[in-house]
Amino acid sequence: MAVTIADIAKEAGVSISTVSRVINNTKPVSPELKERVYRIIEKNHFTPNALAQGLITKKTNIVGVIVPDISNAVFGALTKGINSVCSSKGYTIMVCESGGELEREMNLLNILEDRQIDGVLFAGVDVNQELVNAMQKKDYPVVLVTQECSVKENIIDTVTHDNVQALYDVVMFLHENGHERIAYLGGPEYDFSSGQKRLKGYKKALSELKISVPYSYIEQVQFSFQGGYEGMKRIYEENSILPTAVVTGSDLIAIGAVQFLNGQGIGVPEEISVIGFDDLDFATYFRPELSTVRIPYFEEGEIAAKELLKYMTGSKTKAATHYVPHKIIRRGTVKVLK
Amino acid sequence: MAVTIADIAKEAGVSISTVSRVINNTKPVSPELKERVYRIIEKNHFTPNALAQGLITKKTNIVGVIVPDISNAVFGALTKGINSVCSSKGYTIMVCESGGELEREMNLLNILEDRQIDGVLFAGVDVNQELVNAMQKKDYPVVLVTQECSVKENIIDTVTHDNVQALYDVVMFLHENGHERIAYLGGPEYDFSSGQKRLKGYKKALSELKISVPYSYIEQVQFSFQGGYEGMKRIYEENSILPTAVVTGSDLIAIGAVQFLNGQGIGVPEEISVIGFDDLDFATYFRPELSTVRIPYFEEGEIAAKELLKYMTGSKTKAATHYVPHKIIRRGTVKVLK
DNA sequence: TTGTATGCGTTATCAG
DNA sequence: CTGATAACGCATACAA
Repeated sequence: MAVTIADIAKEAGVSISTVSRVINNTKPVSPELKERVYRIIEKNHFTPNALAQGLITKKTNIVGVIVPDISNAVFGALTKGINSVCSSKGYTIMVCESGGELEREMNLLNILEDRQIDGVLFAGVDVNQELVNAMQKKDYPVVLVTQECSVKENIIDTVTHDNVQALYDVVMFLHENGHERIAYLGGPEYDFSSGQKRLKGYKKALSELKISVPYSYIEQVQFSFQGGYEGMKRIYEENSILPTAVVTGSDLIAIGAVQFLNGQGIGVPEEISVIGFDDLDFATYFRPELSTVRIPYFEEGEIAAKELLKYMTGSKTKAATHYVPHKIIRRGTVKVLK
Repeated sequence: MAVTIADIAKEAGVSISTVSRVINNTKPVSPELKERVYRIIEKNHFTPNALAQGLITKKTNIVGVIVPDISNAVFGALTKGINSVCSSKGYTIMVCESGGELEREMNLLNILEDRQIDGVLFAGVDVNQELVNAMQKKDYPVVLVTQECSVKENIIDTVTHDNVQALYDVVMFLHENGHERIAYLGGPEYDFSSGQKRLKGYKKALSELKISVPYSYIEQVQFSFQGGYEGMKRIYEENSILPTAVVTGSDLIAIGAVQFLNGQGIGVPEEISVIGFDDLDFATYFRPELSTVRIPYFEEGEIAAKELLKYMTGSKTKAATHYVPHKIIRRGTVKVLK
């Protein structure tokens, strides 16, 4: 029963085209008519039906956002950044949760297509060939956030952080602080960017430093407190010579590890140093405060959204990978050795 | 250039009405035709344009979600719960961030109306008369989550937790544990449910217990670590006789308070007990583990979404306020006195 | 500068 | 059971 453009036209005694023109001021309309139409519009609180507009303009001003977990702090910050730029440009976001499952990701890609959204920001876990194929078939642009494509570079535009370099830097940082026996407690193997790539950075650094560690110094667990706790437990139980430092794949993993160590009466950082990843808020609430590498997720979301907008407006066409800078934050859980 | 229902009809040699019928199986279609149409649909990967469908059916299968802060853990859990039931029922959520500002809330309500969404879940800060009026004018149903209407009860359907009772219970809990000098360090006055109501519960309990406290035992701050830290500082500085326990408006406030106290060399819970609110994940990561009152936000979101769906399907019409149960969780920051 | 007519992709009404 | 055809609410090419 909402008022339509036709109602306005009739009441103002003009044609619907004229009303349409004053709404979008797409073509010149005489001041008097414009004035009259505006008044009627105000009076009736008329606003155009976005569905009808979208049907004809092929533009909905909606961008889809696909994340593995809505309630995860990392994706919360990311989504906030995305929404920040989207809403300021007149776009509304449609947030979807994939659980990190390929099937649901594919399904969401289709649902968003049916809804005629203008573009999607995709935070996946492993952007494989199947996903890439699907994305390329869609008639909306997609930019990957947080996660790179695992099959080929620069096929799909990407905004993320350099996971390899970040872990490389962390290991170097620890080494500069006198650590030699450095263990790795990171995310799962199936997670391409946050699992595999970080591990790669760790290995790369050790190799350059000509440090070799036993297999039992490397644990790949879930990105959770529990994962960190249990992974640290395994490292503890399987090594007679413990590491002096542990690099982790997330702050959650890190505090899980610290908690396990403390439970064994092992002091952090007195006996073992631990360093996180992400720099979530609670990293500073924790005691001792967690040393970590900060990833600016909010900014990453902003940049990715801006990038997507460029594609949507057609001002950009060729894909590239954009890295936002990370930064090592020294706080209380890393000790200077020697 | 997407394939339309007309393309399918032509290729299958039937009318578009028939195609529409097999898609929605709204009317009987002969098995052979149905089969033929299905094949063509599969072959062309046809899926109906949701915009066109919505334009005529007046149903978009989209529900709007308005929250003050997307990256806040409380709203993260809430949104996850909402999405959980929405997505399982074929709805997609459109998440909007209001910053808790009235003007943006009003604006979002309008934007969502233009988009013809089917209903909205609203998490506000103060649902006042202006907001209520606006909501009632909309042609979609809205249910309040997390926050009650501040002007009149049962005007708008609400799913929340009993903030008055929760704080009442917390004070009683502390009293049963021997505490008499109980301070309040809660959220801001302008926040109706989480600020005012919680304070009300605190006062109600003290009054029943016939305990009177100085004004300086009551601090209303932002729902943040910083707010808690500074509020605790004021309580500390303005009282020569310190409280033995502090009830707070959120876990974040609570740990901010603990952090301040620790900085002053005051042990928690040895000298002062502190109890949080919400029960976020990090409450158990913190040391000592934070005692708190658990609010099941995820479930709250689920229930609110289900409630909204009832309205959308017309199976419910009259508003009510639904409370999800809270629960006091004893952990490390509350000491048994006497 | 203004109005008319057509179409966007579906569903729904009404005949057959 | 099937098929024209009229909406849905708006934008736009084409006329005037």
